Amino acid sequence: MSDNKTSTLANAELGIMELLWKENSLTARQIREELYPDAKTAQHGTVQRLLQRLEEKGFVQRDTSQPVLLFSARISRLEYAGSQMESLARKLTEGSLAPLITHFVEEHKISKEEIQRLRNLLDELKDEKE
Amino acid sequence: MSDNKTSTLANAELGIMELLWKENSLTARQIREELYPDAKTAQHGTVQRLLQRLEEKGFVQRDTSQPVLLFSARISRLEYAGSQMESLARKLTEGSLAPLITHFVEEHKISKEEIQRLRNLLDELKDEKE
DNA sequence: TGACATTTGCGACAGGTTGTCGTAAATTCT
DNA sequence: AGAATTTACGACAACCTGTCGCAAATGTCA
Repeated sequence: MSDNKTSTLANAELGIMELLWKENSLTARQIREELYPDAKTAQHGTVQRLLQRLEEKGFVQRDTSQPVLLFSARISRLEYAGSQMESLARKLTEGSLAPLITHFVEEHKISKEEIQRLRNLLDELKDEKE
Repeated sequence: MSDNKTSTLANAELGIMELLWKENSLTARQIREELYPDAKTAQHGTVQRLLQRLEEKGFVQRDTSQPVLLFSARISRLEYAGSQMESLARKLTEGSLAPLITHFVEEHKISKEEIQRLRNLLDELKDEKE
């Protein structure tokens, strides 16, 4: 049983993860400057707290080898997106994605281009698995 | 601008929606008996409250033409699943589904059968749109 | 080395949501 | 009418989130 418990990221948390996904690794200060440019006073603590909780939840890890801690994402954006989608599918469509995609297509939420992209992708996979 | 605000269903709420999705329409009592078979005492209020909030959020509607209110889902399971997935895609992959699906496939979370199903689906759509 | 600055860790809180009850008022049934 | 059922809703406890503030640890440098 692996750590199946990928919980959900709240807004501020996601904001931090977005940065981490973009920059690979950052110090708390860099994150603060990015997220709260109008650098009032506090906010340092806010970021610190957020980072701490993110670490507890397993989304972030710290590199203590540097004088100042370096934070980085422990799970990629896609892994996260995938896990969220998986839990969605499991909860609502018995784990199958097809119904979801069908619905999307029927609602014209997927463009022609995207459909083409998906077909190509699926074609590749078919070959690959044979 | 339609009512784009499909929020998220919490556990107990989802439980009720599941019933409504299955049974089409139910009275509060039927729901209570289904959800809390060990019919202690209260719980009536619980279901009532849940139903009320579900209605406020637009997930449920009531038919007042009967002596006892009949509740039914206002949004289908697929519509809900779709809207959740859409918000997920919008938030994490700039609205595109392909990355999500790619990831799933690469992680072998999608079976051969499912891939075949998706390909068929996409093939149909391609023709349809031409 | 001693003083100052930065960084870290964490307790506390306000605001929001969720599931639960209880109860009063309305309605229905007999 | 009287009893039972149903509806509406206030109140709570538990939990999550984002925010501060502050004390302790650590780093910097004159």
